Amino acid sequence: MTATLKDVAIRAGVSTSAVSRTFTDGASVSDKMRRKVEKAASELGYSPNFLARSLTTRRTKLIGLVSNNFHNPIFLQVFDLFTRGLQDAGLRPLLVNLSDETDPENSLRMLQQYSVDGVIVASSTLPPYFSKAFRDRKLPIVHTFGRYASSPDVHIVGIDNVESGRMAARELVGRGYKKVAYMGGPLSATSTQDRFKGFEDEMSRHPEIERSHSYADAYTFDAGRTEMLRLLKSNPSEAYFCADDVISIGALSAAKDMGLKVPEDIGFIGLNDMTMAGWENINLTTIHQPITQIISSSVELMVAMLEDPERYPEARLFPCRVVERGTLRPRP
Amino acid sequence: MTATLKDVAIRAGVSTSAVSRTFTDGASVSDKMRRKVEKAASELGYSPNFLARSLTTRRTKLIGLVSNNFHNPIFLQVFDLFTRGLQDAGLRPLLVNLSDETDPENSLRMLQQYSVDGVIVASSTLPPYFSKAFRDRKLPIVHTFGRYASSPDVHIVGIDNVESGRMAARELVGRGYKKVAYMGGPLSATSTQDRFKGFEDEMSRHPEIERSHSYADAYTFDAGRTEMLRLLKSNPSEAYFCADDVISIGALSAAKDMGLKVPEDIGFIGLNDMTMAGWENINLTTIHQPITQIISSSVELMVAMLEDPERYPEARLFPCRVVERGTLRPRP
DNA sequence: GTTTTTTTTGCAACCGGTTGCAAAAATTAT
DNA sequence: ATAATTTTTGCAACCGGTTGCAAAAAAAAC
Repeated sequence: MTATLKDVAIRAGVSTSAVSRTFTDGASVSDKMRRKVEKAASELGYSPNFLARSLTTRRTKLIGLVSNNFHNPIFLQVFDLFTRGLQDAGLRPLLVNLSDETDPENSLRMLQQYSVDGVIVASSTLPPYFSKAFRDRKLPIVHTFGRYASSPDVHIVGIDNVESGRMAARELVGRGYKKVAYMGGPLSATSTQDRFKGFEDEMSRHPEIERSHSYADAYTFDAGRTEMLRLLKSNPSEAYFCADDVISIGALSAAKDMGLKVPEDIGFIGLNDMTMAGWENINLTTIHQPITQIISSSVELMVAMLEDPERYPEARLFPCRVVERGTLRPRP
Repeated sequence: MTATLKDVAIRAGVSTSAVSRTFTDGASVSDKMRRKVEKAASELGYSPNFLARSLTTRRTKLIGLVSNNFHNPIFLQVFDLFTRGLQDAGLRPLLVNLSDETDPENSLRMLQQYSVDGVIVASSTLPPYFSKAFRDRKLPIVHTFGRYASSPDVHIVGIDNVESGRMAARELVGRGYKKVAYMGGPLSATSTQDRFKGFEDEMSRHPEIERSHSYADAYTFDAGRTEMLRLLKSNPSEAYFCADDVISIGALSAAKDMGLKVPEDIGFIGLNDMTMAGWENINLTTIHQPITQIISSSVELMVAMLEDPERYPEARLFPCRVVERGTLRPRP
């Protein structure tokens, strides 16, 4: 079907090694030989088979890109940035959609069967043991949006979720709210846990402010909306820190539907600063997560890991900042 | 490092063929042999290397998933459905982000180097020659969201874009608008061209209705918003058919910002029915594209192509329907 | 023009599997 | 028990490449 190394060798009247060498950089080939081979190769439309090559080189340039956040719009940006970043580094993303799976075994086996050079886990919900399973099998791994630990098992790139919770709390305090709440995503998500921790931590320094918390079922619009509708029936707070923009937007829509004015009657602050948060008909005040930097840093780290698989695990945390839009009342 | 076929063979005290056969279904192995091999394999944690296998079987189960729509939120659903659908069929998506590239050569070469079994092009903007290039190289191909042609070169799965344009036109006519317009995406996008064609076609039957058209730079919120702001400066129409929801939402936000009431002062109908169109704070009337069916049908078709690569190209078009929300005034 | 050194080339083994073919073993028929 | 048939197994070649090593060729030194 497609031309092989041998075909080219025969056509050029040289050995297969010679052909192989002209397509391997850093190999010793004379100019004359190179020209001869390249001529034959282009006549036959030959290009080397990466998979066959990988058998001896033990490098496929395939990177497993594992995620379970296919419902959060922020991940469209994430996939865009990752695919471009990996491509630019000469790597190929093999996409794995975890859906609701939280056991790494299946993905792990599958990715090993495809001999991926490394794995990027892009998820703010999966626990550390998930990515650790990959490291235990000696696969270079980066956990993007992973949970920060002072001595991480694997490379973590993302934000300090606890700190982001504190930041949200400070913001609400600074605006003079007297009754605030945290609305998380699913309780099992590490980001939901950590953001809550920071929020509580900071809030506990202001005992005069009443606080409460609850959780939406998922990081989705509908879950945020449903939870907010529930809360509005009883005794709602003045302002909510929602653990994610998409939840915020759901909550926001619920509040507006119930006839509440934002930010006069009720306030919201989200986290992520996804594209839609800036859409004028949403206009959500939120904490910006620098995902461009997070992802390019993740790719860089992966490239470095491929060079040195023994590289010591590090955590790379990027600072967040509040993006003021229209869902929180002005500072007094 | 990881156990190989040979390791298992030695441990089980049998030939490598025997081991290979126990991991190939349909191969002849006695129960006794199978048990012996499976024991050794599980002790060593062996699982076969797909890439080595592919060298002889000529099947990698890798499918190239090529797209250039990484900015349209609808594609998050598309990726979710595709990755799950392919996984369920035992296939693996190798993601290619085209960015602005419209020449198939690079992707083609790369995908051939990885010996993908087939390619799915998921794009409503790429012209037929793009997917044809793959077919010319004998790669099984499905163009999802591709342009319909009565005798297609490759399998097309999607909607009849021309008809969807007519549908939008009928909807606006039915609501008694007297001055309407089409707002496309980039003029180079086949979907923008076809939807316009249908819109014009239907509208030309109502000469009493004034019509015009223009184009947003891209299928993005900002492009839709910018174009709408421009239109509002001169002499806007009563209602707009926007070629895509994300453009509609941008246009909608521009209209609201300029103090126009929707649907009283100005109407919008989009196309896609992406998740956010249903968000209560957007509430866009739009034409629903049945993407779940489109994608599962695309995957089915790909599976069928892998069985029979000579399969005659067909077009699978799914009907759309109008989803009434709040951006078009009621029928008189 | 020889000898020494450096560069280029081909041979052959290997990467981790699969598979056609024939021999060996197990079944079935006689 | 023997012959005929069917099933199971191993040998060896192959898939499409790479690479260590030694021989051949070219370049440099004498």
